[in-house]
Amino acid sequence: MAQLQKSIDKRNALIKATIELVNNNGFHATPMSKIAKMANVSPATIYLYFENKQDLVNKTYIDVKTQYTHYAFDTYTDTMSVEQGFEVIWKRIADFKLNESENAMFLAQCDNTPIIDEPSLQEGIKHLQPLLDLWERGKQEGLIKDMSNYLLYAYAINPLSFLMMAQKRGAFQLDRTQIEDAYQSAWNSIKSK
Amino acid sequence: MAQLQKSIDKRNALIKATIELVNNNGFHATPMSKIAKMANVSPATIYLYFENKQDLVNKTYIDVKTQYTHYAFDTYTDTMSVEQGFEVIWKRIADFKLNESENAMFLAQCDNTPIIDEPSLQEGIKHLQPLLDLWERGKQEGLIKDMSNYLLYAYAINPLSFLMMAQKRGAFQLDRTQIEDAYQSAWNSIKSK
DNA sequence: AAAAAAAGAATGAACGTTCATTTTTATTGT
DNA sequence: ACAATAAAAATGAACGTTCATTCTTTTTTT
Repeated sequence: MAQLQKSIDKRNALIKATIELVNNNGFHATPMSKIAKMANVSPATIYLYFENKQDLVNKTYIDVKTQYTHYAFDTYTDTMSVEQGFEVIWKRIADFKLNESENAMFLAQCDNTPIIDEPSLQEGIKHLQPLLDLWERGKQEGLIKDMSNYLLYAYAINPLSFLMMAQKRGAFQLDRTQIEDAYQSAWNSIKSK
Repeated sequence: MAQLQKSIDKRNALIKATIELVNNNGFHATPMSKIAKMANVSPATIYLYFENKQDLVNKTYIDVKTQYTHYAFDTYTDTMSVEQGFEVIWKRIADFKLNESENAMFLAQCDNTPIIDEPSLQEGIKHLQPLLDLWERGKQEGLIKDMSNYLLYAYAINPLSFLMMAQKRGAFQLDRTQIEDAYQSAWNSIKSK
């Protein structure tokens, strides 16, 4: 028990270090030695927890993606109305992107570069299913535009990634009013007239 | 003249090779030797055209960003109405992202990772000025919502990046109808009611 | 023939990974 | 409860490879 606990701590430390270093330097410029140093571990120890560097970053990706979707769907239940469900999920996603921006930035980098291998990407996509289900229900009820889920996502959810990025760069600051504006924009772009 | 011409061809070949290899493998997994091979050039020759690897990727970024904005603003003049101007620009951007997807993907990767250094990123941002000017005009005329340009961009332009990515992955296909839908979404999210 | 451009081989540094060893933890016999 | 011993976890140094960059030589251009 104590021994297992210790192992999990070390694994978490390695994943945390990976996120921080990859965010700041990119995958190509983060040597295993630096990850080890930041996690207070010997380089060789990494290989007790992960097969190799690729495996480490794949597992980190899935870990963070899981956190993300748990966070997003935490307050949602499928007994909610479509409109309420969407609002709840959207605002949780906004929260995550703005409060857990280290994690969110890591995901953005993974989703826009070839550092994660295809199977791990697929694995990550599965976790968004509840949102897609909600949209299907909304379409059946005639509340949500009958268009591809990709278009819905592009217009309702993806803008948050851009805003997070801009905020991270210090380009501007998202306050409560702007979040509310953005939410209205999101809902307007998916609801049927 | 012939000599200069030859040099420009070689430079272009190097930039083209960089785009293709970085798209497929990421910056960290594209050695200079492979770039040289794909451009039919010796590794040493790269250093006649660029200071080092970082300089090569910075210059490539600025090159592609310049192409992008020239393409976007090609049919736009500031004598157009705000609405028409926006439509023209938006549709050119959509065209670029869908037809020149190699270039667009390279930009997406650069904008979501730390591979490009800050001065070069700043340099790239400048080129979007005409769109920001158009929005300012639209706000003064009361046609466009009075909100941060970042929010306008997030909801009107950025979704195209996501759609391009999805299309590139083969996840779905953007046809004329969907482009038109997307454009309406974009305009609705920025026009004042 | 001089200068510029290009090439290929060479170099040194950095990296991912492994190996031999030590340290820590768990198990057993008394 | 405690040594003795086995197993597991962790380490630092070392290895082989790869890579960006440079050096020397050859080719092309002026």
